Amino acid sequence: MISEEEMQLWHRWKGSYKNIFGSVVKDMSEKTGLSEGDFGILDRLDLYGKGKLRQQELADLMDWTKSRLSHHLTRMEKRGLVLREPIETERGVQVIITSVGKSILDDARPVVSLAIREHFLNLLTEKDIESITSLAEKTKTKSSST
Amino acid sequence: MISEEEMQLWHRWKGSYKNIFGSVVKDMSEKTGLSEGDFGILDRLDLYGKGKLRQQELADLMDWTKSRLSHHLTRMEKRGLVLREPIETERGVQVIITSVGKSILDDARPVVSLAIREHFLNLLTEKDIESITSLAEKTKTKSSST
DNA sequence: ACTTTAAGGTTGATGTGTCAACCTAAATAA
DNA sequence: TTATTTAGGTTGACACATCAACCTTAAAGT
Repeated sequence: MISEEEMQLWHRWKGSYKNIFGSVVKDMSEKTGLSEGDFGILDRLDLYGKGKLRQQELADLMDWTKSRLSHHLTRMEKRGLVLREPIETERGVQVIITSVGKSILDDARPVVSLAIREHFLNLLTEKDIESITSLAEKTKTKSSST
Repeated sequence: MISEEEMQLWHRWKGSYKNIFGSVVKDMSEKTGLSEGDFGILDRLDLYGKGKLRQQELADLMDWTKSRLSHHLTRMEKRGLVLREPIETERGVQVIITSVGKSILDDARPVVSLAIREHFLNLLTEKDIESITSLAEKTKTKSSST
């Protein structure tokens, strides 16, 4: 069904992703204590909602299920990165970044940028960039994250 | 540190991976009941050891820690896909594929091949292939899996 | 021989993901 | 009005991943 070379290509593609992505996440997590999910959430709260977003909106931006987000927020709340409070005017919950969360986010941004440059951007040629762009076009649904 | 376009590229790259890889894994898991790890383990037992491998060898082939493998094998053993027995001649444990495991693996192979072709190979141009190959070269350590 | 180191595995805790079941209140239908 | 549906969230169970601690036994040093 599939040749040796084709299977190799598949494995190489997966390998590259794991190496690159793993390096970026490792840098971030070691230097800031944030996981990919943590960063993605804090980033969106800051950028899209100047510090606060309704939970379901956040779930949409992250392309996460409400369940996944709920579990994750529970853990983040426990660490003091965000807090949740009910919305009075309508149903739903506001997710709010704490000052601690905001300050950690600010520290994390340059770390993440640097990691992406080092482990990803620096490896790419112009052709690679075109290839990535065209592939993304073909697989488009409406994804997201980090 | 990083421009908008660069960040976009990063997100697109991650998005493509998640879509493609997710589709392949979903097809496999829905049609065969195997996770990526399950398949990788059964595949290696079958190909590299004609049905049996020492646990540490398997861990090396998978590029997994012994802990990760130990936990995973415990679950697979519970499902009757593999079994473990101590090696008499030396220290260590033999991991052996069961007949059930072997038969599921045989059913899974074409499913996996088809999924890789549909969701991955069919999307690629010649340039994409070159790009993937060259990127893999640059990130090479000694990875693996599925 | 005796001590130390390292190989091969297991285990428990915790973080992360997914799925299905559930709850409450708002919106819609009757 | 009363019943039904649905939006918004939570929860519990379980699979998966990582980390650190631990155990046992073979190998190496002394």
